[in-house]
Amino acid sequence: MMTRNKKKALFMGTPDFAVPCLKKLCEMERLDVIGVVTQPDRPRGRGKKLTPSPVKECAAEKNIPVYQPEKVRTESFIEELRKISPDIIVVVAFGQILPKDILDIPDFGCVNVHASLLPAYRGAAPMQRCIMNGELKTGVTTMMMDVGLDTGDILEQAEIDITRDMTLAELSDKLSMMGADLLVSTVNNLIDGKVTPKKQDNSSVAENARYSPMIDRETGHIDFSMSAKSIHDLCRALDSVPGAFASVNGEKHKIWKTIALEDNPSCADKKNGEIISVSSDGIAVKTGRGIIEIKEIQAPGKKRMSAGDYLRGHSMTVGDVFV
RNA sequence: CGCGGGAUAGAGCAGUUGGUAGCUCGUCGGGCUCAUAACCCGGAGGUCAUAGGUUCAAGUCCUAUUCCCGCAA
Repeated sequence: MMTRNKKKALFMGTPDFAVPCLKKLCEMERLDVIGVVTQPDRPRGRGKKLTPSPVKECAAEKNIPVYQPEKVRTESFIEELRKISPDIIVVVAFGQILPKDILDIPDFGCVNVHASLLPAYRGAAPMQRCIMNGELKTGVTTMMMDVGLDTGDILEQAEIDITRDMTLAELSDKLSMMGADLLVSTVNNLIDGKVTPKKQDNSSVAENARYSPMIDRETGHIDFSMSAKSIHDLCRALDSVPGAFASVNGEKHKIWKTIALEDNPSCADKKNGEIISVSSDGIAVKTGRGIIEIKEIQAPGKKRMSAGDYLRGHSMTVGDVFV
């Protein structure tokens, strides 16, 4: 039988980022994706409607059984996994830590796709933190999972340049595609015994680049004492969720697209966050170092729009201050 | 039924206690200029989201529906 040679794969993942990986796995002749584990449907969005994860929707289209345990680390769920007895488990942005009891189940182990060049940027928000820190290069890593947080042995990696104006959405799209391709390669090589796991070398990256903590709302609050470059990096790192923001005239505005400009000596007496010029080209704001020109902005309840469009209907004048 | 804002000209907005629908920009035509994204004059462009209702009269008040967005998760 054909199925005799097929390996049973179990996929664990949740957001959009993980979907290309799932799709690619399903296309692999030598694999049989026997199940998908994803986070339970959560009330989300406007109206708090119960919404399935993107991975669940994808699995449903392909008629793959879906498991949605509130916690994977319960005896009953682990027992269920043992019954399924996958040959390999693939984990991509799943959102729950796997205990050793699960890691030990498949013969080929648990493979994880992580959106950074490990050991740099372990943790929850590698892509956002990379952009925020102004990194020029990142990539995806496949690794054998262990009980640590993204500390497992590295299998394969692929690199990508982060261009100066690249946004999170763009980077995420690219990396999720790259990650899917890399995953296919890794799984093939793993089954064929052609890849050797390598220990992570912690000394190869600076200590402050090794961990990428979660992003919360307040992370996006722009501090205008930072440099224009840092603010620019923050804005593109949080595009399109949750967005970088600052308040002006008592209203919280999201700042989407910016350009960092050189310092202008003539505004040395201005405050950080003060608007120093307004034109259809953009809204220029003084920062701790340099000028940040806002090209795209969004008022509460409104859509994001260019500075020119915004100014046609909103008053904003030199001297107003962003906080 | 989580809270809230919104839908008016191509774009962004205003529209007072219901009484002929406005502003800025764009667009088109003309003028000025060495020239212009500048300036001047003129024009076109709206079934005011949809469906009902109240009224002599509804962008405006009432009800329902659709869509967009912010917060919160």
